[in-house]
Amino acid sequence: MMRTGVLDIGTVAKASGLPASTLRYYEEKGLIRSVGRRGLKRLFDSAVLERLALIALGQHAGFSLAEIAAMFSLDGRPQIDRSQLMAKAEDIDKTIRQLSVLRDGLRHTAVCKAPSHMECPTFQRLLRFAVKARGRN
Amino acid sequence: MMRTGVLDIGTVAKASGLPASTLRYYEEKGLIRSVGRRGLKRLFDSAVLERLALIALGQHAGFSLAEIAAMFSLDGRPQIDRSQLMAKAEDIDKTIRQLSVLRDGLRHTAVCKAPSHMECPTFQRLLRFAVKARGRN
DNA sequence: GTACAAGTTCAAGTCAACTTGAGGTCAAGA
DNA sequence: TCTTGACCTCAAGTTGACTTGAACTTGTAC
Repeated sequence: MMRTGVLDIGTVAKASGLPASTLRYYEEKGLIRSVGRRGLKRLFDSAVLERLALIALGQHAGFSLAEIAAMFSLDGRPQIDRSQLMAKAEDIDKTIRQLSVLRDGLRHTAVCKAPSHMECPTFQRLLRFAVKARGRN
Repeated sequence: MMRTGVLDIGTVAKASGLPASTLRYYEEKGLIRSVGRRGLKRLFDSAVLERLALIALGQHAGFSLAEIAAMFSLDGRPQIDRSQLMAKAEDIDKTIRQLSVLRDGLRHTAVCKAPSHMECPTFQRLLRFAVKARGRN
């Protein structure tokens, strides 16, 4: 586990599905780190792939690159304090609950017989939830 | 329910928490509609507030304004087909599962005793999940 | 030893989602 | 009447997250 090969940017690009330009951009922003150079060419530790996966996960979760950088510091050391992490977890949890309602609302909408969504009681519940949810984000 | 007052942009702004500029922008993009003008001034039906809440919900869920516009057509009529809605719901469901893992990972990280996250088995599980998740987004 | 694919830097461009600013309109109150 | 204040339009600016392009360098293959 964690076989630490050394990869050039093209290999990382292929393995991660990200273009090399993005990898350079991430490095510039301090999200990933190259372990050195061979000539001009960057070399990455293969562990960068896990880090990239984590970044993708965070992005998918709706965090900005800056927030992600804060969440998982480069060296993997706690940098960020526990209460902040807990707060992030709470945020995510809230998002999950909202998404659940949205998902159910969409599913219902897909099978709803009412002539217009506005006349459908389930859709109206979604609306009421949306109204309540808004503001405490 | 659905007391259809007619509101000016400032009132909508106050009630929704969005700046008037955003409301104009949304109207331009076809996300909301004003019901008319009094002189130059836009008038909105108070139902726009529910629509704005729905837009906020969709945004929070990570959808672009264009996607949201497609999801909930202006007139509330089904415009978008059922299988597409179901697919959206599936996407959201996938996101929810990923977020759950992320949340648990963060929570664990907050209380973890290991000197560095990389040495913590729970964090490593998060990593493995992230690696698996990446690519099938 | 030379060609070439794969890198490199740095500046500029793009796209979504807004925001800001300049200059104009209008209804209501002092 | 005149001055606010709330609204208007339209063009340009901003931020985040990248992408693209031009010009340059290198390690490997022939």
